Amino acid sequence: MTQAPSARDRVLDAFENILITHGERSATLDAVAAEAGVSKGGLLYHFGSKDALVDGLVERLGELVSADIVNIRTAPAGVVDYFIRSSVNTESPLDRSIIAATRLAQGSHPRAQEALKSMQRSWFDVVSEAVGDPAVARAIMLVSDGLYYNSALLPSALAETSDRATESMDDLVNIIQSLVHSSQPN
Amino acid sequence: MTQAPSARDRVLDAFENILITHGERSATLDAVAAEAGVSKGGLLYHFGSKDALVDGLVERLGELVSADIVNIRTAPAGVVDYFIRSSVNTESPLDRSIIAATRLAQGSHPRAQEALKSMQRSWFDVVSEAVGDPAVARAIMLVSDGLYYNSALLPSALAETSDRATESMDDLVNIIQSLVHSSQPN
DNA sequence: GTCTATAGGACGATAGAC
DNA sequence: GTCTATCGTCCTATAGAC
Repeated sequence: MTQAPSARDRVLDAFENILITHGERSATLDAVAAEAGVSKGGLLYHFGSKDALVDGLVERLGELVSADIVNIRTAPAGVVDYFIRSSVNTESPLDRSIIAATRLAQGSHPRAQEALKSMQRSWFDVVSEAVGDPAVARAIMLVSDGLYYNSALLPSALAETSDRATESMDDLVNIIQSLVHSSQPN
Repeated sequence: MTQAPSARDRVLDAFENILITHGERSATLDAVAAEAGVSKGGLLYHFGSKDALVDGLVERLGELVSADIVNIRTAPAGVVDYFIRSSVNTESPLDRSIIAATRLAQGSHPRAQEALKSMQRSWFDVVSEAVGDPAVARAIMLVSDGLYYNSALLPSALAETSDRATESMDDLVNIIQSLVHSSQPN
């Protein structure tokens, strides 16, 4: 299952890597090819243009999101708990795809923007169904977006030691659970 | 007071404009000069390099944030109400500066990243003092970041008609106020 | 399937006229 | 204080060898 990745996958990984660590401006074909360990010509055999490279990344994001939706629905600790805790960047393949897509969405890449919006819609539907109240679901979505913004887009914005981080994550989940329970007093 | 803006200011406005609407990649010296209505040479008289242009934008952001902190502290409706409601992009000069700086922070512009972090710290201090509980203050910060993320970085992510928007903003403020009050039962 | 070489344009920055 | 002209570099993409 976990084979040595194909050249195509290595190129996509390299593209994500550079987008995440150095931003869209640095993600040139030269830089991606070098990071993937192929020549520029080799890269362009797999992805015929830079646009095709963006499409490849967006497509991969879609697949990872579909799998994630299943994980959220079936999480033992419950939808809200899992969803909030998974909203910080853990360098998982999904996190990496999301952050890379966000970098592209900051430029004018409509496909990346739409993929992220569609991801948000999927998440909102699951959370909304789980908590009942759409307004509370929206507040939860915003906290999740805030967590992503801080851990992924503004690295080390609210940096904490790792035990402080789990502690404050527990606090946050408790605060949100109190919100959910007060909105469904039955 | 509101004079015709100097060429320097027009260049900075143009730089912000392009960053916001088309992203970092499109914000070239040529494009900024054209948008500001000057030649590239004229632009480079005011800002000797592209780095100096970034510095100019970061500096302007700092000034606008300082003024905003005063507004938050003295808001008649209270710190939390004002802070949350001002977390959506209204195209104000401050909003525009923040969004432009965020675009730059996605690349590797340490100065833009630091300016945004320092802005967050200032906000957190004010909110934390107002609500008493740091954990609740953090949750409020995250909602605010989420609102910015949606209205500024993923335009029209949760698009709504304008009366639906004020209505759901009222809902959101109520939800957050209930959080604040349940944490200070005195 | 991957390489080298190169075309053709865009980029940041400098020089010098006005 | 603002312009035009230009240099050297970097970028995307193509052509053709292996």
